[in-house]
Amino acid sequence: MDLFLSTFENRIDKKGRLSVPAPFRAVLERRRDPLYLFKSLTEPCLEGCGPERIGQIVDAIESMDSLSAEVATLQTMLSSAQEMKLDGEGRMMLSGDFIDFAELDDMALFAGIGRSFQIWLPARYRERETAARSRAKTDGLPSLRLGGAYRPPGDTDGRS
Amino acid sequence: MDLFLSTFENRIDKKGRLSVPAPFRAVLERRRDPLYLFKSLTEPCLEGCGPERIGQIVDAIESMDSLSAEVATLQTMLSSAQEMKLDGEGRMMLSGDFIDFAELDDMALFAGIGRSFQIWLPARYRERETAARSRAKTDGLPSLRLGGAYRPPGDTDGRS
DNA sequence: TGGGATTATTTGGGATATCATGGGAAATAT
DNA sequence: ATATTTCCCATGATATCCCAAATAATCCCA
Repeated sequence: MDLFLSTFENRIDKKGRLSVPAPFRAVLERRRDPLYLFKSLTEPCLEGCGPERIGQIVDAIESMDSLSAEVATLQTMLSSAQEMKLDGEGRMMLSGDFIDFAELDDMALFAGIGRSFQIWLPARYRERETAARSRAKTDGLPSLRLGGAYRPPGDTDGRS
Repeated sequence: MDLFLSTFENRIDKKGRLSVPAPFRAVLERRRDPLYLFKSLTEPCLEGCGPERIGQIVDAIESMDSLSAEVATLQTMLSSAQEMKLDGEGRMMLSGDFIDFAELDDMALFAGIGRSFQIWLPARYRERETAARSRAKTDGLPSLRLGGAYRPPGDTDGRS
């Protein structure tokens, strides 16, 4: 299973082009997947993923009550989604809408988070990162308490 | 899996013509499908789709009790539907009925939602989008547990 | 282990193609 | 005959393609 990991910072040139980091392109190319970007529902950043995630949203909408608020939310995700075509050098063109939404100027930070990645204004991402780290120090590590995470048998990690 | 995604804002010229966004035309042309428009049952917008969706509605009606209220509702959709012919440049002419229904004036916003798209008065669409985004922030994202493991991008759940 | 050489990747810019839009003229309908 | 629709071509804006330069990462041998 190959994942989007690590962070990369690339320049947005004056034509609005932005290189997708080569390791991220490699993940997509291995699967022959096109890249989709959409506006995050909860944060001022863009989300990148492959088609399977888009397909899940489409399927979910069709199985839900079309009058529900949840469907409207999912439709908002799809309506902001674009299939990004990359040029020969692996760059995509960011629409003005995307740039405005994430408040990007001349640099973009890619943050790999597993099955998807995010694109942030670098300064904003770092703010968020330090905030998350200090929260972790004072509040502990909430993520490790969530269910489903694999731990080797017998690894109680000091917690009950 | 080609889908209607993203949003486009096009002008309705003084002859009443409106360009269908090239990516949407491409989806239909790949399938050699004509375009159908009909009035939304639930919102002040127009719905656009290919013939298979119209066929689904017809099939649904035939499988239901022909005296039920639902059937009457679905028949309303069909009776408002028009097959749109496009000119050489990919434009369609909206009937006065359609323009009145969606309260359009000189701009139309196309919002792709997967297997269909909608046409809105831009200002009205944005209101609705804003509402959906603030709902997502307060209420959280819809939890899609369809076919298992979907998690919204960004929700790493503490796992990498 | 160091450092120059080689390759991969990102960035830049000019040429070309695509697309939305506008308007005139021909065709069709009322 | 008059209004409306359809067809055709023009234009400007913008995206795409293609090639080249600059930067960064990797390799290889001393």
